[in-house]
Amino acid sequence: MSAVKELSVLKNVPNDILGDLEKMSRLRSYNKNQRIYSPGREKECVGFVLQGVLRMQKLLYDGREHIIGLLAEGDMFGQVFDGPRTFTIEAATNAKILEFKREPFKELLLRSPELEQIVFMNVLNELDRARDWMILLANPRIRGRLAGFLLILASRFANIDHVVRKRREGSLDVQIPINRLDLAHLLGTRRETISRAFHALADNGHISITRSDLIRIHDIEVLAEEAGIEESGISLSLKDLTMTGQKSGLSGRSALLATPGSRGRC
Amino acid sequence: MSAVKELSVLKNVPNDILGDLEKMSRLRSYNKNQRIYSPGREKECVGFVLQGVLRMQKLLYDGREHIIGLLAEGDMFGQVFDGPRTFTIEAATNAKILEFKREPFKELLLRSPELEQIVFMNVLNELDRARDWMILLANPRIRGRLAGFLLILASRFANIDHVVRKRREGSLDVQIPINRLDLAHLLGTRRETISRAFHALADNGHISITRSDLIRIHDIEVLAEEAGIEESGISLSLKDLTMTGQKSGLSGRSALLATPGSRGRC
DNA sequence: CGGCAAATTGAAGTATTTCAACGTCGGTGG
DNA sequence: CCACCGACGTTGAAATACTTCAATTTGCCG
Repeated sequence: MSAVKELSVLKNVPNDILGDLEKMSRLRSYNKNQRIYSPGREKECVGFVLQGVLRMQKLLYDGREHIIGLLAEGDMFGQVFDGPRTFTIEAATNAKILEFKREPFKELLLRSPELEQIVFMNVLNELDRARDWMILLANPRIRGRLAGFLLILASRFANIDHVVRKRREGSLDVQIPINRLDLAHLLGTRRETISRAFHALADNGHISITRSDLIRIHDIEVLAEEAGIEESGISLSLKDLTMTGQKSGLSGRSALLATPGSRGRC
Repeated sequence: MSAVKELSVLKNVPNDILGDLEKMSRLRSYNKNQRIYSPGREKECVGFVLQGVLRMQKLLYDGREHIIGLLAEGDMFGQVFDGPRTFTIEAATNAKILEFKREPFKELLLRSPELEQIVFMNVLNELDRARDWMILLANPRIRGRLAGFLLILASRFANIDHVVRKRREGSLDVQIPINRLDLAHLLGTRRETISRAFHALADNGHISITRSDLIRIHDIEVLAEEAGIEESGISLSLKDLTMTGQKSGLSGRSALLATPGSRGRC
């Protein structure tokens, strides 16, 4: 099967467009920690993740980079429209990417509303996720933030790239795709505190640390409580996790939040 | 002048489309703390802020609401596409809104690529801002987060709705549009800590507290340092602030971040 | 095995949370 | 008009959590 057709996010795109996409696509493989994309004038392009996990980082004033998100199978990255959105993309694990040059891709967008909608949906998803991060980061306790991070990882990356493996009795193995220092930056704290938080969760019996980057979650509900997300909200989308069938790449939504009661006027 | 034409974000939309927009628009005024939008099946609509500041809040599992952003003149809100993006919009100050019913608005989108692009750009902007919040929230010290918050307020809301007033000698008066409790949630801490952080900044001479919701920033550069944003990054966009001409609503970008050096391969 | 990077642990100093109390402002009803 | 109330902001003090600096361990690779 062609690389373009492997991408389930593109399944609604008409065949002629898919053909054009196919022709202009380049399949690339990256090793862990290789840089995939830097903001720069030359060689602008967009890409879809086929396999692996990428980290998206913002370049700060002083040259440091700050992780602001993770990308997985089906996610899109790169600048379709102009604007100073300045971040780096790097492979957090070995990864396969489908790349397109920006300009011809943009032209295709004009010809295919389906493709355009996929791009749009991708941005909306990113926005949702960024807001989930915000709420996670607003947790005043680091242990809570870490618990929330594990839950996001577990729910969003379920059945993707072996990040999450389900086990018999409702426990989950989660592969942490970034190191402690990056995780510390992401969660707004220090290496040492992250380390202590992991071990505190382990001492409470909520998780076990098989290896520094391999965590077993014993009870999702309990961990959700630790994260300040008592029952109702997350449990639904997480029960999917511990039980059976999975969702596809685009649909792994908003783990931290409940569905609302409604009473709008507008 | 018609309400639709007042909106400078719509200036690139062709006249016939503007006319249609005009016909389906409703101008509404809201008082401070009035609810503008709740997620709900009935009466879905989209809106543009004409005047005032709105707060956007996510409804959490337990009924609490968590602020995840502020909207001002030119910003759009509401769901153009489906999806469980569940938040509430409330007036943080008295506000004027231009409202459209969702379905007819969507149809217009299909007819006008210009309008569509405006909507898209709005989402991209929101995404950028959400990421700025993430970086702000990743500051391990509350005082730093508060300083960052004040800077975001100052840069993004410059010359909008009297949120920011410039004074002679490079100092700024900023009107805080949310109360301490909401600000505490937004910054991931408690009322008391926010209060202490304000007074700590005042004791350092970085700000003065004219009234609990009226802050004078004495030196933006110094405050930026406090926020962990030393010089280069923010100072450019902030110098605009303390000096002369202003940018329009859509362009107030990424205050926290620098322009990158580039070296991408892609 | 040596060397390096990442993770962990300890201990002291600081910052934040928590609980409790108090002050202030604006509105409401007597 | 004034007393009272409730919402909001502020302050204090003790308990807790986090940061910081320093040292040690672990795992990996040549």
